[in-house]
Amino acid sequence: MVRPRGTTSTGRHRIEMSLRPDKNSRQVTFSKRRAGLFKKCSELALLCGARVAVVVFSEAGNAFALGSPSMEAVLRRFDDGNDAGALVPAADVDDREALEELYRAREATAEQVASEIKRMNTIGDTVVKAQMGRRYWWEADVEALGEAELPEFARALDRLRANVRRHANKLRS
Amino acid sequence: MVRPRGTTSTGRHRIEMSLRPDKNSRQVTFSKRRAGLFKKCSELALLCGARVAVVVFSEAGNAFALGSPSMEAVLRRFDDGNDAGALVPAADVDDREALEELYRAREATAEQVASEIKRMNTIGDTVVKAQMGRRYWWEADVEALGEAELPEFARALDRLRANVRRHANKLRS
DNA sequence: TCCTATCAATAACC
DNA sequence: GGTTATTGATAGGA
Repeated sequence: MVRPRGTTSTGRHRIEMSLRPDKNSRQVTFSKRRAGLFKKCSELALLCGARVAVVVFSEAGNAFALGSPSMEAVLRRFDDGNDAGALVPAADVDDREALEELYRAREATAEQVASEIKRMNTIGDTVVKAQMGRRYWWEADVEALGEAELPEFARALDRLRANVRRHANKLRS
Repeated sequence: MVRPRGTTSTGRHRIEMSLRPDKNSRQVTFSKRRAGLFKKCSELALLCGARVAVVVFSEAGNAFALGSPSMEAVLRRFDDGNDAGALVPAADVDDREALEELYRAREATAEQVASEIKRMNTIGDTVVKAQMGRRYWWEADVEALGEAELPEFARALDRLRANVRRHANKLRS
């Protein structure tokens, strides 16, 4: 096995990956890691009954978002379109066995769900795609959050809301 | 190896884990998975130059939050308190080698950073700890997001802001 | 909490 | 976008 200088003995999420990854491989890494992260979120939500929301901005400024109930929505939609009776409605999220049933169903038809997920991600894209000047709501305030705590957090959300609304209007006009 | 009924042949994040995990093991699982998720977020941010924000609510309603710039803040604070000259300031996030240096430094002193992270998580806790009635902002709207798209997203953010502000006031009074 | 066996996430390559 | 080698994430148990 040939091993270029500056790489570790193997692949995977090792911190010291290539010392000078070109832009391309960095994008590939980002895409794969983001996919992995979203999967982890889904797992956490489904297996542990947790609520998860994530927002990720790539270096280029593209945005991707995922929320845990949205995944349930995807499952429900899939169930309705295929075999509505066989599977427990996603609303009953307290039953472990039901969740597992749903997850298996989803796994079995990952392809069918993929387009839904992609569509949802696209929504996140749309929010920022037109670039807000490369400064996003959490870019300056998370450190301050430690000192100002809740008021600052509320202000950050104000900024996010304003940005989203501005873009919503821009896109509609 | 003994394998109880209803479990897979192994551990790890297999989807079909125990069919009836008791409350305790479920909490353990949640904690472990959340830790793993946050680590993944840090890696995505550090390795790919991405911005990441996550919020996780456990089934019990406890909240945990992490933002990628906050991690840089932690690193910067650590750097200042230890060997300010040796490490590149966290602000220069574009230099891959600098990031790696920072990450290694952080790994070497994970304990020191842990308390900072814990403090930041506590902020997330505070936001919801007093319970908003167990219904959170993304609980109902993410599915609608697919149809209403941006306007609905903006409305969801409004609700979140209102909740946060309400609790900020409640906690301050 | 720590340990360990097992498998899944993923860096490199195609 | 698919394959593969390697290790990191983690379910279960002490």
